Amino acid sequence: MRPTVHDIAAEAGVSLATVDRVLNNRPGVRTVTRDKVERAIATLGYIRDVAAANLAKSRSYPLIFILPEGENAFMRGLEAEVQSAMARSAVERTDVSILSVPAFDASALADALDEARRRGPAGVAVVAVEAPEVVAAVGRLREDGIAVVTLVSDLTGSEREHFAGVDNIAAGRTAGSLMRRFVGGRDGPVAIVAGSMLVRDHRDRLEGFSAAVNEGAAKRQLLPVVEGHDDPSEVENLVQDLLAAHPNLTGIYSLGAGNRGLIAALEKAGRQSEICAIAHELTPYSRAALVSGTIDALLNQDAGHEVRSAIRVLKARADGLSMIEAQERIRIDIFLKDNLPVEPV
Amino acid sequence: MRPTVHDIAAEAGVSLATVDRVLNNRPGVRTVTRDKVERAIATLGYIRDVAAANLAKSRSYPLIFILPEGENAFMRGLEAEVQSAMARSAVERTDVSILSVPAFDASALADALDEARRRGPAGVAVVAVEAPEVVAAVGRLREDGIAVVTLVSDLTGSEREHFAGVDNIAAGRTAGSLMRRFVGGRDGPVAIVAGSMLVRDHRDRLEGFSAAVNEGAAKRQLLPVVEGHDDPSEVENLVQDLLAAHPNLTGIYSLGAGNRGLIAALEKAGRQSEICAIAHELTPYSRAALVSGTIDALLNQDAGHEVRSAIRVLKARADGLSMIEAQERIRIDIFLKDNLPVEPV
DNA sequence: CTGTTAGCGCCTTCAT
DNA sequence: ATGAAGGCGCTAACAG
Repeated sequence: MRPTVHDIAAEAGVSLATVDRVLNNRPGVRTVTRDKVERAIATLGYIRDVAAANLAKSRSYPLIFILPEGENAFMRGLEAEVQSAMARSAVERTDVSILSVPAFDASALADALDEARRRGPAGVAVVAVEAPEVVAAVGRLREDGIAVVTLVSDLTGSEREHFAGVDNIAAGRTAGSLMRRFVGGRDGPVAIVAGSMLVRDHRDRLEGFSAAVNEGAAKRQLLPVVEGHDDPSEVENLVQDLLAAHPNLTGIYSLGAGNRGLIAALEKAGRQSEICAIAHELTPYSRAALVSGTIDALLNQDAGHEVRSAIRVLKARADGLSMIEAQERIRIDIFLKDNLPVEPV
Repeated sequence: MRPTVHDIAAEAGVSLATVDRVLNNRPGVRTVTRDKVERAIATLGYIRDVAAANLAKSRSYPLIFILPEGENAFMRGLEAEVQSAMARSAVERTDVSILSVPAFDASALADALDEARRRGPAGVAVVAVEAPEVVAAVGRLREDGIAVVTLVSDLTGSEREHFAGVDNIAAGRTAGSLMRRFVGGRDGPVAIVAGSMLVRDHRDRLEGFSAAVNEGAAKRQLLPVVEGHDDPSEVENLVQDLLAAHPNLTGIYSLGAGNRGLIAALEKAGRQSEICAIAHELTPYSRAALVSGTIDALLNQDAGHEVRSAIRVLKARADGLSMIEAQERIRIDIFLKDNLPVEPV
């Protein structure tokens, strides 16, 4: 039987309440007493039963997730993950709500952050747009002692406690490395389609890709980046133009969303097998395109992991506890059609 | 405040004990009473607090892991994961122990299973070797009501409740697909090094690889499989011979362990950059080789996930509960040097 | 068949 | 500064 608070109390010759005070280092204990208790804890090798502690506390954590609206399939998947976290809220003692904001709109996002602040939650998770007003709004939340984590896209220079997302420079590098090997000896330029250079994750991916795709010998021509604002029809038009302008195009890297447009343009032009397409995020559309061969490789961040990680970190920070950095690191998954996980994703 | 057993008792006009009986569908409740309680549960939208239930039960789960001994780095990593599960045993109410057996030795494994049975645990996780005596020993465990899951390598025809490992046919296919694209237009055969055809996972990987590497047009020559028994020096000798015999070798697929030998042979021959090497499992050795470029891609199964999944399933089965199949599916991770997760793995 | 009572390990008033 | 007692939500004897 592992030792309990009773055992420590007995060993140290004090009451349960004192043991509890020491355990949660609350004030009102003389140093000598504290030492006695700590010695007892050490000799008995006590480990606190977190479940029992939570039961006794019956504490709950009001958390707000701020997500971009629109038909971006990845973001909708992310929202679904937040929703299933809401379903678990009973057992996780958390009280999660969602605030939707227009995509790529810094001032709307800043307003939403202020609205979240008004509601006084224990923590806020936000898909950031990089802008000074957003940084400032995050600062106000932190002043009120509200924990903040950025989700998917980070916010440079802000006071956020943690970033729950992937290393996007590495993700871009991975895409570049795959592109280089997949196109092999074939000639012709490679195109890059981004969402917006306003968000950190897209800028980082571009940087990584550009560096890795031309590592080693061959210098392949990279076409100037075009921005499709994660909108399928805008992306479709852009890709259509690219295809028309470059009959010898060998590859397309789509580093943002709106992949439905990419897929449609490639298939309408009938050039899906000659062009190596690499994109991000596993959605029903991109999955189908990977299976059919229109897309050759997909990089993914596990939205479920990101949401769960954000919640863990937010809860820990709300309690003033620290987190295990390495454990919360989100992986960059590579999917080919052969190692596609089972549906639904 | 979410409803508790007290609320149900009040709503249904019965005592706590009766509510508990219904909740855990224990016998000794009239159908009418049971109905009343179930109606109350439904109308109040009751969700049981598992943590509190576990606390009250103060149940613990004795679990035995049977692992192959030897210097196979992946298996040692797996053992380390089991050990860190032992460290968590306090909080998870589990009591994990390890039984070591010689690798690829069916009769030793059968003996170990019988030994495990003698100890009467709630469940057993085993890295299987496929042989009738092993199947029989698993059958005996199941007869005693002991839950069994296979780990990493499955056991066809056995009564195991679950396989905690990857789809190895898909893993082989993934390797084949990468090999095909990475070697591109270059000529020359591809070699395959296995551990042993006695274990299911190696046979499955071979099957998947053979099918995928020659999908589409080009028919690349596959050399006959050689078996290195997951032993670094044996593997090194085999690869050395392969390199000598085939000056135009373009690729090597190592589908088992002993990759230290593969790496040494390639580097001693100075042919690491001209030959595309794809291997399995991220270990300190294979990681270094991926970074240096000797290995081009690594497929991995997350040993930590496998161990945690095995424990979850074993606990659930010991309680006669079901598991969510999809949730326990282990992914096939692809690592290039660009998306390598942070150390230590 | 059903109810009463006493915990599980911890935290939290309220006294002292 | 310390202790006693009650309760978190659930389960498990033991009585009726």
